[in-house]
Amino acid sequence: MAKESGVTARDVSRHGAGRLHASGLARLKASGLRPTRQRLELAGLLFRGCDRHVTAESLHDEVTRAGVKVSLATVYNTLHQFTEAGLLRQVVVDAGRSYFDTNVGDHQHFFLEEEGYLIDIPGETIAVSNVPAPPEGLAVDRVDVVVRVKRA
Amino acid sequence: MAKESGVTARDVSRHGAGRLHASGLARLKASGLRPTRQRLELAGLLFRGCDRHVTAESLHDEVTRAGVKVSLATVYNTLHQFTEAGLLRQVVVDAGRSYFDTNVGDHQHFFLEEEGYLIDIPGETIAVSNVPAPPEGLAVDRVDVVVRVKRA
DNA sequence: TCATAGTTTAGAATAGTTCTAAACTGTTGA
DNA sequence: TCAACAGTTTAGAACTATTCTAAACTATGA
Ligand SMILES: [Mn+2]
Ligand SMILES: [Mn+2]
Ligand SMILES: [Zn+2]
Ligand SMILES: [Zn+2]
Repeated sequence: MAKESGVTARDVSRHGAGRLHASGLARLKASGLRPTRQRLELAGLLFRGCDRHVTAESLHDEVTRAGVKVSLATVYNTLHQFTEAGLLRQVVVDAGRSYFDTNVGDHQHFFLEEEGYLIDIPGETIAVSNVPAPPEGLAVDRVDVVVRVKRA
Repeated sequence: MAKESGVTARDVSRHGAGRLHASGLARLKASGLRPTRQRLELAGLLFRGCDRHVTAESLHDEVTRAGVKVSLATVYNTLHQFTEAGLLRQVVVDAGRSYFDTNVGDHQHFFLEEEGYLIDIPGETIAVSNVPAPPEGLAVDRVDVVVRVKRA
């Protein structure tokens, strides 16, 4: 009578400001990723409800501080797998360090260089107009806006 | 009668599409940087007239292919010194690699991720509107737009 | 329960960049 | 002209973020 793997699907749950979001387990299933202890823990931290910006190291620190043992290699693997699955997106603001964003919708960022901290700007807020047509043979993939801010 | 250091200042010269620009030597002098063989060679490559985007490695390859011996450490030092002096600006489009831009005026970029290649978009072209006020205590330092493009 | 494919992990390896400290060179003023 | 000094270059070590390797482990489903 094995009891170990009795994880039941509670596909969707309510969180935060009444925002509907899928549980870690549901997200993993939908992506064809096995719900391992490590992935469930990381998904739990990432998808608790509010949008987050993490680096591999910050997430590894966080999961470790929570008393869960996950290797840094697994954190990197998981961040990339989640990104491929469309659960995360990568944000480039700093040469030398990768940020991952749980908000995969259309939006832009404030970036505090000094603290390495990102703040979302909703997609409808900023308007980027008159983007010229790219050179022959190229197509626009996305337009990223980074508003770099400093302590006043 | 030492002839070695007889470098005379030709402060400004004409290049390209009739654009006025200072010679490498003049730029170095104005920045208080000693006109060493290495800096003069690198400034020569960077400020020949047309705007350029380089990485430390691409510039090192280029100067090396030109038959000039400059260490990679010196290329890094020089790129940073030129940036501090306002002769270059750094462009962040890729986590893991730094680009330096000889165009220090207001402009934005197309970025071809696959080739690691940047193309300028003149500053007057793109309009970014409705940038929200940054959180209390912070001031906007600059707004960067990166139009990521792919082979169609 | 078993076989299998997928997953995790320690540690090695890599890429880009920065640091160190010793040798070298441009500048200055005697 | 030329020492003296500060600034510069450089090889190689060191460092940071990230990826790779390959062996141990585990979820799955038959
Ligand atoms: Mn980080
Ligand atoms: Mn590069
Ligand atoms: Zn975001
Ligand atoms: Zn440019």
